[in-house]
Amino acid sequence: MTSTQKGGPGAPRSNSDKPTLRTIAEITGLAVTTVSRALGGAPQIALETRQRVQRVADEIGYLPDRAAQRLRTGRTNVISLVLDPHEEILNFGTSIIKGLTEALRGTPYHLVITPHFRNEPPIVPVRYILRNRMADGIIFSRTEPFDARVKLLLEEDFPFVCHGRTELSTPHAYVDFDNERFAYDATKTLIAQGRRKPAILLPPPRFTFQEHMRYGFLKAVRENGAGYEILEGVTLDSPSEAITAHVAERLAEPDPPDGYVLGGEVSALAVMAALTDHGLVPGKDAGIVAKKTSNLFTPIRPQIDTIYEDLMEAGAEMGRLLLKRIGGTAPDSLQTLHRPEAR
Amino acid sequence: MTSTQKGGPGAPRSNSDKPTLRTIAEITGLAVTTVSRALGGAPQIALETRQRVQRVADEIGYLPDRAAQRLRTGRTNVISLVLDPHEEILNFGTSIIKGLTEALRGTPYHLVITPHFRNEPPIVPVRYILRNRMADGIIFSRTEPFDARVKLLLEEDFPFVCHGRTELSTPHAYVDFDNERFAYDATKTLIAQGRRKPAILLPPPRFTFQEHMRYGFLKAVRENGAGYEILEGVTLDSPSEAITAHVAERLAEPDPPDGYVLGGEVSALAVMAALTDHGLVPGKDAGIVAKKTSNLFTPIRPQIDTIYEDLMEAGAEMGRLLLKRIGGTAPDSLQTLHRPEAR
DNA sequence: CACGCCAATTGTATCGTTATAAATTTGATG
DNA sequence: CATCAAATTTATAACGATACAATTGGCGTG
Repeated sequence: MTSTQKGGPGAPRSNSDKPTLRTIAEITGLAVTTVSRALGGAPQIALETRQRVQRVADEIGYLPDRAAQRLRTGRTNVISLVLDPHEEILNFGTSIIKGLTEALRGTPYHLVITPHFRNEPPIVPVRYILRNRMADGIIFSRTEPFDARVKLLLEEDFPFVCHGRTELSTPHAYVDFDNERFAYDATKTLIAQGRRKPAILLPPPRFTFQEHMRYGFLKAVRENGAGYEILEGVTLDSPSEAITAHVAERLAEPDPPDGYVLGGEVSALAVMAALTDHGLVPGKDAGIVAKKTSNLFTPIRPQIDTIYEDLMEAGAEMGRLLLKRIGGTAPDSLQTLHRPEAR
Repeated sequence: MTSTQKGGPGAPRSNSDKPTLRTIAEITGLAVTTVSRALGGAPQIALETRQRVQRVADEIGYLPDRAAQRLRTGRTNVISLVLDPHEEILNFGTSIIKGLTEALRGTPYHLVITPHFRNEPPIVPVRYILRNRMADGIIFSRTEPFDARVKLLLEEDFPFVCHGRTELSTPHAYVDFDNERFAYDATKTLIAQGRRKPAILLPPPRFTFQEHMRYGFLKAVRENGAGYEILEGVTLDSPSEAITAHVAERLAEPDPPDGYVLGGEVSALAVMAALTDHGLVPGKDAGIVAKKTSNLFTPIRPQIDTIYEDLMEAGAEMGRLLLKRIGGTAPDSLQTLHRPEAR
């Protein structure tokens, strides 16, 4: 047998006593239209009526049917977070989701996770959302300098906020972390510790912030006439085994770096593992300054220098900006750049 | 000015050329009803008609309007994952989401994240979903022996799958990890290493798996006549600082444990930090067997013994079971217990 | 007191889909 | 060729909300 269902065969849904505008209309003796407008706060409805309707609505626990609203108005009351489930960024998704749900709290917006899969380009889920108006706004990350998603969304004039900037001339909403400053500060810290040859592990070159990181790093080493090295063959996206192996190899060669600027927790642990395996003590025999995006490092020994990026706040800010964008605010006033703070 | 909008003032949505059943009906010369039923694969529609309609639908890229379907049928095509955004479980959410999106891939179901907030009981979002039929099925975790959410959902005969079991007599769908076996195996491993006094850090007592863990642990120590200790005052949910501090305190007292069974990555790191700070080498001076739910441990030094719980697979399985449950399969055949595997 | 005007409320149609019942066509049979 | 059943298609109504046009009632003014 199938599971038991309530309601007769003719009833499309089991919850037959769910209050609707009609319910309120019958109770108050008003027309459905009036009730709708009263709840919408239309000024043409008498104040007293508005209050009475609102009171009844609260009493019977009325909540508008989202499907009906969406069908009629075309607004979905949905924010879509396009997330790569294969993304190895450890807690990026979790933090962003935390922040987003906080920003969406108290609004009618729901958060829908739209995945994109490894073998398809990141524009695919965006196209899907646009074509079928699955959301009122989109949030995504891993932005590229000439990001195809940004171009498409700008063309369609569809609200979105991305994590990271582009090099496109049309302004758009974004929330970004000042990775140039991060890399600069981190490198400076290493140099101040007396490190003579800092190295940096960069993100994959297709991302905008790769150039930011590189620039900040190079600026710092040049200002101080220090030696430097950019780790090649691996990126921040590489699995930690690959990073560990690569650094281990490098340590066996002559003149290895004595400091590392690392843009993520996993990569920092991976480099620390290589150092440890080679008999070196991180923070002593080689300096490490890592970007910290969670409390993961707290119990890590030896403790290392970190610079904090608040991803939860980034998610919350993206949510707030997106709501404003949906409300019609111009994109060029919806751009946030978070400064790194030492921790 | 507000953002530019396409479509005339009377058009409720900007995308005026979006294909609907009506579009297909006009192209094929059939009635809207016929098109609907043809696409639904109704056997009363001639096979040739069905194929022709399907072909046209594919050509013009028709996709049904979810809002309209939902309004008419009462089915939302939404699966709701109730997630505590304040949960300190590091990558629990991410892994479950990964698995869920994989299971939902190719189905009409979307994944909606419904948060619950720190100051409200976990049943609140479930009530909200039920009352407004916001989803066709619910997934949640952190199950308790007499879980109020489970009771409510069973009463309402609403499809759900939870992560963890209950002690309720009515059968319900669940996916769980055999934590008793985990604790037993982990403790056995410690004893086999020659540890004489294993300790365990348990989850908060309100969760079902606390008892499972305790039981497995006690069974192993009793079978071997070993000493034991259950860490008190902290739980797996405690912040890592608290765990580190607590273990550090204990290490300063006489006769501390020489082995630890730890149900999560963060707690394992926290204990390792306390050992390190006390001049002990984890894995040498004190044994550690931890539950591994990510690749986070790979670069951790010294390497420690782990037992793997595949949370992504758990998420995928929950997705599959929930789809079956929605399809009408009886709950008692939708129960999965994952065995730990050594890694 | 007829008129117009404003405020407040109401009726009607519609969004896109589907369940139900009704209508049409087709084919077989006496 | 009339008749009936089966196969196939169609018309209608509804899900719940809202935009728009239309209506009602009250009241001041000439």
